[in-house]
Amino acid sequence: MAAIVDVARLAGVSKATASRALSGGGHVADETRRRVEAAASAIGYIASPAAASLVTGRTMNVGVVIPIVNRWFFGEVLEGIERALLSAGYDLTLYNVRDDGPERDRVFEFFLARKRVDAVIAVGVDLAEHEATRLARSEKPLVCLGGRGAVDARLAIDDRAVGTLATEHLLRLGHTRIAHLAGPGAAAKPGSVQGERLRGYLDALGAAGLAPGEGHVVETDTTMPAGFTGALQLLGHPGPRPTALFAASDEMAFGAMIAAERLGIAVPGQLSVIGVDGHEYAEMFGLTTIEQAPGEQGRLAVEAVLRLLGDGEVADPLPGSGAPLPTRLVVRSSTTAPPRG
Amino acid sequence: MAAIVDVARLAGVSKATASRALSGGGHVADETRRRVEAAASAIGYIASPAAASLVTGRTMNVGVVIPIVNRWFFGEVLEGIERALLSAGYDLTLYNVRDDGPERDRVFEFFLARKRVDAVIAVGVDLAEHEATRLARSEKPLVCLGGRGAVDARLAIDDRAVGTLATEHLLRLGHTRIAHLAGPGAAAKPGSVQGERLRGYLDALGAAGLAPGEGHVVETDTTMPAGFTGALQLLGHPGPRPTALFAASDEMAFGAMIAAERLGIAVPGQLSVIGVDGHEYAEMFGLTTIEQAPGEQGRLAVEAVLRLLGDGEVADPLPGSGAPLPTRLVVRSSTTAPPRG
DNA sequence: TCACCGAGCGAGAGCGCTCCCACGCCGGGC
DNA sequence: GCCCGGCGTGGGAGCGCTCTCGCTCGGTGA
Repeated sequence: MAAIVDVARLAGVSKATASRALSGGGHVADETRRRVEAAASAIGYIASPAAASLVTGRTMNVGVVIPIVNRWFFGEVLEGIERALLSAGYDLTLYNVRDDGPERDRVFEFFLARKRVDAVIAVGVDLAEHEATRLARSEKPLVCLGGRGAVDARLAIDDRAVGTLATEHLLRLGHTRIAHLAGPGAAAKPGSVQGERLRGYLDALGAAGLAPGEGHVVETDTTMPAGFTGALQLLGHPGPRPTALFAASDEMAFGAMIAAERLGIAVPGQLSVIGVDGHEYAEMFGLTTIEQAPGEQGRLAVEAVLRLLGDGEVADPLPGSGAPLPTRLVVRSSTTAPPRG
Repeated sequence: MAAIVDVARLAGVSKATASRALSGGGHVADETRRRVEAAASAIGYIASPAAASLVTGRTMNVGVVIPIVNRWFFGEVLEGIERALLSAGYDLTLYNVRDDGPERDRVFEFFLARKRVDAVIAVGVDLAEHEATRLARSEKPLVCLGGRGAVDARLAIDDRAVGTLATEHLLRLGHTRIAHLAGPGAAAKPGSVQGERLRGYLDALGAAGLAPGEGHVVETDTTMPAGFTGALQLLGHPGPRPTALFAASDEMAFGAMIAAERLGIAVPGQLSVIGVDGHEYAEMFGLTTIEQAPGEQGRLAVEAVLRLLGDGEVADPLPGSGAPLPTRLVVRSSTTAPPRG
């Protein structure tokens, strides 16, 4: 295996100069640089990142902790992060941390604590006290996208505002019987993403002098089948049927639309449906939704990390102190005024 | 930062013994090992993987090249790989390689060539000649899951058999007008996944003395919206309408089922639909499908990699030489006999 | 004319670890 | 009683790189 000393010898310079020429730092004459580069490619020289990071203390590697890959939102975030890291010359090490358990502890205790990554991006993870502490002790920048727990920088949309915005859209159309397909933990975890969306929904209803009808708030997973089942339950509930439905995710909304179709309830004629996410399939379903841009969010998280690592050119105000991430209402054909009578 | 020499000093042993005690190799007295471990945790010692890999030459890191994360099949494979690698003590470095372009070259030339990973798993990637060469030259084990290009080990289902199996299921039910929603490149790339599925479909039809009707093979993306649009086109085609549809992926099949419902074509009454994948939403849709197990496939890929790295306990016959990965027909409510007349 | 500066380069230390080798010690076989 | 082997341990080399320090040398301002 060719080492940098071989390159140096071939180019007729010292190790130090070869290193400077190849890694770009320091003052090297153009002609020398060219000679070194030629020598390197001639003998197929490949730098050893291990040796470099041993001395620099930087791994050029960012760890990404994510609870699940296979959900549209998370996949999109992950792709956004990957793209941004790659173009900054960083590698992405993936830690797919599921629910609590020994495996989760293992990631935090063993993998992340090791000096394998320069920084950590946690996506939609509710960090436990000891997990945050553990990460803080390693003195690595930690950027969170959603989720909870005290950290250096947190990027998040305003989930309560999302709930309010969605509900207000339905109220403005004239609906008064508005149901909510809530995400998991909405009732139990008040500060969480799902809790805030529920809260925003209740706020908006309250401000209009309304309250959810009986059985009109159903809590379930944010998946399509869960939305399907949840909607069947919700729409099949005895008593006055809701004329509008706010689903906590687009996938749930898709499931609900299919459930409505199965029950012979026309969307939007008899039931308006609104979701959250801006899923790539929303257009096909004609779904009105509160759009967020997960890929872009991933990119912003990387930007924040790079800034904390001192890689950024500009020294902007610290991220996380800024405004919540943008969302916007996209109206399609799944929402309209309630049926008369 | 505490180094191993500090641990050694505190435990009253040499660096060498401390290293042996902590990394498990060699002969260390139980009592000594305990003392070293106690010392390590007392001063919060964290090993430096960079230093270790500098001397061992192993990074305990596997690169995963994947064209897209946000498609159910790929996400599932990725999660399977991650789980298996994690439990073997390996890290996963993600390279989300999209279509050709400078970025793709960059991954192969710059990232994968560097000595950052011990092995590479390529998922659903058609490796170009020079890419395969480049990887081979680095002398790292390379395991492919699907895709094309010459490599050490390839794991794949038999896609032609999948096409045949699906089509035969429909033939057995009595269908004769069977359409196919093919994946991208099915016609243009004969050896590819989509090409083989198309081929299997044509084989089965041919064996039954049939041929696809005009406009009954539509090629499009493997997504739900693409399946939706493709099915609208297919079912709206003038001339005799197909009574059955073989979609190259479950997501396409979902889109097709929704399209059929929109057109007022009953599934399975007037149109039987079969997909491929065993998508987690298939049950909700009642979709008959050729199931494969992407998560399990990911695990198998990791197993193959570990074997090639010499980590495996058993020296089984080389992977890739074995049979194709298993698939099985799961019949649900989306397929039935064709309507009479 | 001379001090000074900075660009260009070389020598060499040292990052933190593993592993090879050597050494002492103890138990068992001859 | 002696040798031998293997266990437990220590010493120290060296993995491949970057970075600091110091040198030289040409240009520049006083």
